[in-house]
Amino acid sequence: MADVAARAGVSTATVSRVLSGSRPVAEDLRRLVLGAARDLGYKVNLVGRALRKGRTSTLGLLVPDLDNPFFSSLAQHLSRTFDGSGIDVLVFSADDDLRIERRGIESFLGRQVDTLVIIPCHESESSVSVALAAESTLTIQLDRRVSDVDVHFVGCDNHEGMRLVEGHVSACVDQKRQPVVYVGASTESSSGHERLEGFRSHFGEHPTYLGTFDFGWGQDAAQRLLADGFRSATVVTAADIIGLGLLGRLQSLGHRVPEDFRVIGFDGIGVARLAHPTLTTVRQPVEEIGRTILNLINTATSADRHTLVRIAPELVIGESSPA
Amino acid sequence: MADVAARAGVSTATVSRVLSGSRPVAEDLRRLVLGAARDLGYKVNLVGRALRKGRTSTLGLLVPDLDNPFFSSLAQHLSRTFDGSGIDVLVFSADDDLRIERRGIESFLGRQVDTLVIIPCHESESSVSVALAAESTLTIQLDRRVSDVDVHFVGCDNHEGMRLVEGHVSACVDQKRQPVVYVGASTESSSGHERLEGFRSHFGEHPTYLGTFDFGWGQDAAQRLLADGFRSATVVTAADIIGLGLLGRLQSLGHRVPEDFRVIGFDGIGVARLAHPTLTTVRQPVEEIGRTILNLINTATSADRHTLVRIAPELVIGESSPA
DNA sequence: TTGTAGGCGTTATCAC
DNA sequence: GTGATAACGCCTACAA
Repeated sequence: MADVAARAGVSTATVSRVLSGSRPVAEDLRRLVLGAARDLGYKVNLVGRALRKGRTSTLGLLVPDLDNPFFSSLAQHLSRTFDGSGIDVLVFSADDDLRIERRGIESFLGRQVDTLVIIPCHESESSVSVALAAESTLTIQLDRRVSDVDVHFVGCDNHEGMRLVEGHVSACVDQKRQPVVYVGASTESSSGHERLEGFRSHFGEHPTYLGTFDFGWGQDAAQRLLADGFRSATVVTAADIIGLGLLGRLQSLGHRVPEDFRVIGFDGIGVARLAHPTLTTVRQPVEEIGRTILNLINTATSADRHTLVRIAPELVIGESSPA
Repeated sequence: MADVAARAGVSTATVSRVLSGSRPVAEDLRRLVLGAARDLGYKVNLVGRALRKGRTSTLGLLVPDLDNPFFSSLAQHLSRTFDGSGIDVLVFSADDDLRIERRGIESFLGRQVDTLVIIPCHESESSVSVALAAESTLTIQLDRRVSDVDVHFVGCDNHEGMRLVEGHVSACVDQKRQPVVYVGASTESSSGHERLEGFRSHFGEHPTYLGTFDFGWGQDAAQRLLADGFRSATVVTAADIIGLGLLGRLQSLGHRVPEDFRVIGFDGIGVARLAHPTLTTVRQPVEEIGRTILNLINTATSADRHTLVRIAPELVIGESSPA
């Protein structure tokens, strides 16, 4: 900066004012500074700025796994939402590992991000890390909530999602012929938890299979259903990725979807439209989630950390469980 | 840091040495410092450290689009590779927009990342930005190369990939009954470019359809093929995501895969195994790509920026074009 | 082994 | 409107 100032024949203060636009500068000096900066290939050092200002205009997004299409699409939409806001979105993947999740949080905090958005790996084990983050910066939980900690949360109304599924099923399915079964994920994350409870509260008692949030579990679950004697059913799943695994395995084994088995997903990831047949699913409104977070940042104070926003999902009818 | 020093009754220099491990400190003082830091909830400020050291122990990864499963899996694998290396991987999405790509580069440079890994949006238009980056920090192009700029590159050997496809086709396909057709992407990116050339050099003259690297283009291409009178073919595509769109549309319209149409993809994304039938594809070895970049960082000097690493892909046989 | 002190690049405050 | 200067938090000569 000193070089630019020297070349333009002004003080570093003026250079700073021109480049950061913090105060008005006479037009002729402005041009001089800009010219000198260009000639010297000068680029502002954001580290110096951050140290001085104590802020970084950065949002850190910590996701459990970028290979999970729902999380990566959330990351993509959040980035898009913040484009033009003057805030950069930086993404860090925890690789589904509590240790790395912790490291990611410390890294973001150390870098002085203004906002930390976390999709926690684990409903209870991530609590300490989330609480730690909330102590030093504006922290928002996304999609999943840890238990026993009072930190902002933005996510889908899973209970409502299951109500939509129930409405669809009771309107379109002959439950005598295709009885309802739930294939979910164990309750390590709040979304797994809440979707199971939502299912139970709307559907009552039905067979329930619990595994993990991934494709392989969907495949396994298909085998379990068949082993348990099912030759037709309406399978409500806790996530598209599970539903897709299930769908593929059922078809490989010669069963027809939706004629024999209906499959219903949750999340509305892009690949749900990509399956054959396309997946009927409960779509989370990722755009609105992004907007809500942007809003929260502009209004939230560190005093109130208990904002809890539930966004209503919508049912998307596909071929795997038609109307 | 001064507070910690005061509480431990030592100088800030000692605190620094303990917390950064840069120099040995007597065990008793060490404990004292650590205790004081814990009591005060002190966390090292990485911004201050970065300003002083001029390095940040950070790798910035700039991807065109996190919604593209190949890019997000690359991001995931790179993160995993760097776990334990002492380097944090931070991801920024350019949303397929040259303007945002440029902003991402300036942001990473301003933050003084030690390494910048870029998957450029565009083969020619991204050149200026990539060159800019390479001027101020170690820059590595990933998967796609811009033209006319001499910057490190790590990516797949697309020519070899097409050779593998040709080997499979000539061994397993009756080309009289299922003639070869290419469905690719226009040459805005080097991978689109190179795969098309690879196809031509191994297969010779065949009908060629060019669009974009997405699912929708695959669907459109299916319609084009049918409109052009094809009722059976071996469709070689430039990317899994195109192949999957094509596969789905063909099936929706009542055509059988692989009996009528064979479909072959490229990339080896996770969802290729998720399709029904599963996709035969050329898998890029993402783990090895990650390791290569880690290696490059440890060996490369800013003097030689022309390293060019091509990693051999492997053919994965799926049901869409069986052996 | 430990302490002192200067400076990394920037901006805000205070004078002019 | 502009210039001089202190301070943000840290690390590392250098001195002890």
